[in-house]
Amino acid sequence: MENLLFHEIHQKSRLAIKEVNEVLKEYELYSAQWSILFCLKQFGPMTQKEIWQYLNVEAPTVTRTLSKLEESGWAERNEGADKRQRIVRLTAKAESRVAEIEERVTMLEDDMLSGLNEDEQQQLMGLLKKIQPAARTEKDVKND
Amino acid sequence: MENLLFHEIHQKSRLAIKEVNEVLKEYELYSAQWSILFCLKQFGPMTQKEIWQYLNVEAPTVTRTLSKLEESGWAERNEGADKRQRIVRLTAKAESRVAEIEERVTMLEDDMLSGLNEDEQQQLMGLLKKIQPAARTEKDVKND
DNA sequence: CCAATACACTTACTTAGGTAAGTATTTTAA
DNA sequence: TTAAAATACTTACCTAAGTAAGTGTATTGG
Repeated sequence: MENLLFHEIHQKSRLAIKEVNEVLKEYELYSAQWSILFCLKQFGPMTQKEIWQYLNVEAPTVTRTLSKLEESGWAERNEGADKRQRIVRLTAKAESRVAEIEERVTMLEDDMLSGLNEDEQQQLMGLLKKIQPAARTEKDVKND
Repeated sequence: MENLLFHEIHQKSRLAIKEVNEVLKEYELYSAQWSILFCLKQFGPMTQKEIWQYLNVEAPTVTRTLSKLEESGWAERNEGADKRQRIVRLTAKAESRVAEIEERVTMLEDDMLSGLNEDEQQQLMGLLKKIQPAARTEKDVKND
């Protein structure tokens, strides 16, 4: 990728994940697992579809990550009224630890962003949001 | 990750890769493969270490991606004077196609950045560069 | 009513990247 | 001079995420 902007974005994305994993190691968690726990903490019990829509990933990604969270006792899945759905919730173990983890992760993120003041962080967010999917040609649309 | 900045960076990173892959599909290439071809185009033949240092990834990542580039006939590896090293270069096939691919990828990236003017792109780059690894405590350093 | 369609989730396979440990070569130091 | 340490790369195993296809349940239209 020759536009250095995308290169830089990619680097920082990998850096952030690496650093977050370093903090999460203590809890035997990984960044993608944490993103789901955080989601559940914010919104309460929800379906897998609601999770992958919020996180903007594909359904199989959530299926896989939830399997591990279930194995390790952080989340549980129960049948919904609609039997196709699985309602996901935090376990008691998770409920008791999530706040502490959140604090640790927030501190890390603040640290990584300590070179930017509040205004610059806002600016950065605003600029990132302006990056958009490529305009699609007639041909692309047909191939959908 | 609750600081939405990192969430956003992660999203845009994934978006860019997805879009680049869409363009590269036509050449039966993937984004990580392209990043190495681009590197070789810019700097000419180089060792694997030079590649992973430039791309800021780990050595095994380059080993793996080069194996595929070799299989598919885009790159070749030759023994160096230092027999531990492998000197990597573009094949004739690659030489003849890389310029065209670069043009296509650049057009895509310009498209994705069309919501930002030249100044804003500079700003965005500057702000991203201010994101840094977390400060490490005494204990962290000891554990290295 | 029930066949066709849509939907929620899963499975299988692929790229991408990280860590840890292994191999072969080169460099360094006693 | 040669044993120990460093270096370049590889292998094995893990997380993360995408696509395509499969399964079972719900909805809809004839």
